[in-house]
Amino acid sequence: MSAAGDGTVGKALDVLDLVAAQEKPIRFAELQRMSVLPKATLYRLAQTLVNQGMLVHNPENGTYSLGVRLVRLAHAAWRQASLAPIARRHLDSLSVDTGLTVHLAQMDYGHVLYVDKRNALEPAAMFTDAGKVAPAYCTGVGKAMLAFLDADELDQILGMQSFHRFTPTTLASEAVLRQSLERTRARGFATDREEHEAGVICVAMPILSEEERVLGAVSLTGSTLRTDLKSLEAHIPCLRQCVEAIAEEASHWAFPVEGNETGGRLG
Amino acid sequence: MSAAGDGTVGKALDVLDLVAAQEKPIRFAELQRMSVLPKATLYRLAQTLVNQGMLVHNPENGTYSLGVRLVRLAHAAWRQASLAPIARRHLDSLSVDTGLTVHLAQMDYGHVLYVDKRNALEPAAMFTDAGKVAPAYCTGVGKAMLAFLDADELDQILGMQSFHRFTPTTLASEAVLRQSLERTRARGFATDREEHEAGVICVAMPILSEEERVLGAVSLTGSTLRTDLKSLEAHIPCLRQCVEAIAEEASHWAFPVEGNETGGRLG
DNA sequence: AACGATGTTTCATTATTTGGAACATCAGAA
DNA sequence: TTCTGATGTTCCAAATAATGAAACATCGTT
Repeated sequence: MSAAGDGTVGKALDVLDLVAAQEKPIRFAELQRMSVLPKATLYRLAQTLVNQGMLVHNPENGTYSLGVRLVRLAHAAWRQASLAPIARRHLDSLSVDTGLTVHLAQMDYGHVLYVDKRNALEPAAMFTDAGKVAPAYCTGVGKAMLAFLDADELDQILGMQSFHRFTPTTLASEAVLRQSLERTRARGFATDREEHEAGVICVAMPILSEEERVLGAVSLTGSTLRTDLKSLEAHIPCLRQCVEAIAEEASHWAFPVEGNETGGRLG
Repeated sequence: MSAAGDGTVGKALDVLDLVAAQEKPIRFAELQRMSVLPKATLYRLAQTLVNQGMLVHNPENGTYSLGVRLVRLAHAAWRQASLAPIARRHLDSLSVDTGLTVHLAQMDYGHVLYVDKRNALEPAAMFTDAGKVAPAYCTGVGKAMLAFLDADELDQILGMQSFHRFTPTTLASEAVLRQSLERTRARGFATDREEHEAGVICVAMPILSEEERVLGAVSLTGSTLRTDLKSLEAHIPCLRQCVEAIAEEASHWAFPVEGNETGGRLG
């Protein structure tokens, strides 16, 4: 996943990723099987990470899991490195006005990273979706962002896509996707016709800075059981208002110090 | 905060913490002023962290902020290292039944770490509270957990407390706090009488494993404008039911592999 | 043009990381 | 019990990677 490891720090973070990829706490022996690092090295790295609170070691059964220090760091990351704090109130009203589920996403090295969510029906838990990643090529928010990237940025990111066919309607090749992106750019919004998950459809619009840089995207999601694309598209004006409001606020936001104009910083 | 840095990795994570502590993206020069590391070392570490996606560098104004990779990692941490996924549905119903704001917290090196929340009134955003830390000695969840720790664990954690007086009712000394903890243990629940924030009161109960180990705590919070402690205490039976349900599920949870009995792993 | 402040690179020195291998610990089988 | 295989922990000389003072570059200001 991450590029060739720079030095010790890179290796340590690779170990962290390995543990993170696991469903359950993991034994040292298992870790060793998955890692290319020699036993002693891996052992010392894990020890260091435990010392630092990034990993937790359960002595009773000798397993490693991610440490709570990460949750703390992530809170800070979410606060200062995502659009979520800015978008907060706008997502609230969009969710209330439409009665639909709302997602806020940003681009993260070729993948879609969900940074916030409003669930109109059930009371929403907190981390359940923020932090999740999804492919860019088959999600509404992903396609909304792709459609408005520079040509070279797009090329780079398309090269990273797997084009796995999740459902019969998945756009499973670069050519087909590029066609779809053109339509998306022309219309100003993207759709997801059960392309990632059967029964789930959505419409999505990008959040664009004043200089037309892609900052993120917002989507309205529905189930095919309760709604259809036509009905979702009826909410496009609401959605447009929302993304424009976020963009506006993001432009004013950009750090007052030094009087610069930069809006979003994302991968 | 974190102990004497082990090696390069420790230093790198210290840099990460420095950036995380900042309200806004930070310049290199500022970073250097706050760090004891020599310029070149600090520079290279920051570079490495950027390479690794842990930091983001905005070239337009030369600022560093936390990277989105952290949000991804935190999602995994939340999933596998916190009680939140287990407690999810129980917090939902507690919130619905009582109509109150619900917090789920765990202990994190002497501090209270909030890992989930239900806000009965407004639609709840996601990271806004999960990941936040608060002192243990003046919060409901903190006192609920402290009251049920082993003597030596308690001693260790009390040594870390600042006993800063946030409000007139803050228990601002170890002696007074210890008295309060005894009452808490006797009653089985803790209260917060505006001890951390004026106008905010709560009742809280610990989540205890079968072996009586403290796994976390759940609280019901209210405003003095709308309610009082007596009314909150009326919900104690609901709260008790909730923490017992979580404890029960946590005990069944503990990793099926290897047939061990361990429940919670926390700092 | 000269200045001060911030950001970036260099390179010989030094300290840290490295990893093969020995050692330790434990559970189950004979 | 003793043996055996698997897992976890420690050692230490060799190799590598981190170090940091200082030089250099870049920019905005006077």
